[in-house]
Amino acid sequence: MASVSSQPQFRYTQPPSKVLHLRNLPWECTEEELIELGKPFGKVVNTKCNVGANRNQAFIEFADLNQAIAMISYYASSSEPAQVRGKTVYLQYSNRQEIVNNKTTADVAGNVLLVTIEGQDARLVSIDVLHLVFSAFGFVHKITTFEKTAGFQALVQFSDAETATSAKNSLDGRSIPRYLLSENIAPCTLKITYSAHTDLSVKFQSHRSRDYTNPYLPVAPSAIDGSSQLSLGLDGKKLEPESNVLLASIENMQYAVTLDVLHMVFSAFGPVQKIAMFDKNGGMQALIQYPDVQTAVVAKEALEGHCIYDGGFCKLHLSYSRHTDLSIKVNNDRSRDYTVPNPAMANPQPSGFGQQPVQTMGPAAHQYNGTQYGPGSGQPMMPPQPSTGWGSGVPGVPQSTPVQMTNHPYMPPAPMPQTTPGTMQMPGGYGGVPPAGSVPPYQPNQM
DNA sequence: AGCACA
Repeated sequence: MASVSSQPQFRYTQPPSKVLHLRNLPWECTEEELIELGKPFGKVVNTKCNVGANRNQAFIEFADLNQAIAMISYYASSSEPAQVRGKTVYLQYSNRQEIVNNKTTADVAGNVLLVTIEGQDARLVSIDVLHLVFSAFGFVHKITTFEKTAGFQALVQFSDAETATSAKNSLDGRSIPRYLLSENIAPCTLKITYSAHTDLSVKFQSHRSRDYTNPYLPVAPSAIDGSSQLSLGLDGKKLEPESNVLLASIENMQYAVTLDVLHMVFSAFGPVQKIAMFDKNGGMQALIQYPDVQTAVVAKEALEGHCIYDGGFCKLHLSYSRHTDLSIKVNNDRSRDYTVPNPAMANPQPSGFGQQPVQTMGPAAHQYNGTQYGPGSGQPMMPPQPSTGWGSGVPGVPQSTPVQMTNHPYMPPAPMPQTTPGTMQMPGGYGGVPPAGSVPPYQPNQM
């Protein structure tokens, strides 16, 4: 259907409109700056910034057509171009007569951020990395990711607009730190606006969406039954599909590793629901069940290859099990279901649900907190105001607030290890403190 | 450097 019209799509002279189209604006140009620019010529009644793919265009609308004409004619003959922050901006009449829908989203602060991940390999950025990045600013409630024409995007939900704003201010326009991505991934830049959402709906824990406030949310089948693209992580090395159940094999088991020891070690990352130990190939293996995949992921990343005791003893090797719910038939020294009250414990708590039958748990868990899982010596903690870390080179690994389940019945308020999923590299063992109550026959040397 | 929308 050939166009009868001889008019090209864009004419070099638009018919006058009280709406002006601005382009070549500096990043994050504000409404105030637009008003400032237009004020000498009349009353700016509306604006819209962050327009276009690069979000460097804007519209301003004058109360009166003559005011728009005045501005255009002024700059048409001015020797000084219109400028914002010293950057030349180009003006023309908009092909529309009024600005619609300003101030609905993107400009009004909210607790949910719309994040566009730009870059060649944006799709390879995992939800875990996003979680890590945004957790530096506060507890991340939920994340959803999706593909749109704008590219790979995510919605990141914080508890309040203030937290979201601090994340936005610090991260918008920045690149995901290189050390969070594998080397062969091209830089990924974050472009962030506010979303109009206030509470995301996450139906499943999956590689596309996570609800960190609800560890009992079912895991999407696609996340378990390794549909291939989902199961390969950023680094491309996670070939096995993630699971909430970890299979631990213990190498060089010079000392007894009991159920309680395992429980203690793995509880540092979240509530352990069930453990089953068994012998295999002359060694010992155990299945450890968490309520959710991401806790298992965190635990696996932090613990893989590390030793329960100093000196290379009882080295853990972890993989994801295909189980999602262990069937514990009897509670004994080889298997236990921590989700049901232990009748053997004459220790009825109000709401026996989730109580730890192991007495040493509470205090012992602390031994596995904090610096022992920290990324080695001298790594600076990321302060709550994260602006420092993102400015230059290599910031400290962002320390997330308790990664998950702050309100989980199993967990005391802040016993999460200060670990960062997927990125930590621990130099040695646990720092020489053996689990209480199972002291191996050697003197742990404190580092 | 060239027109928006959840």
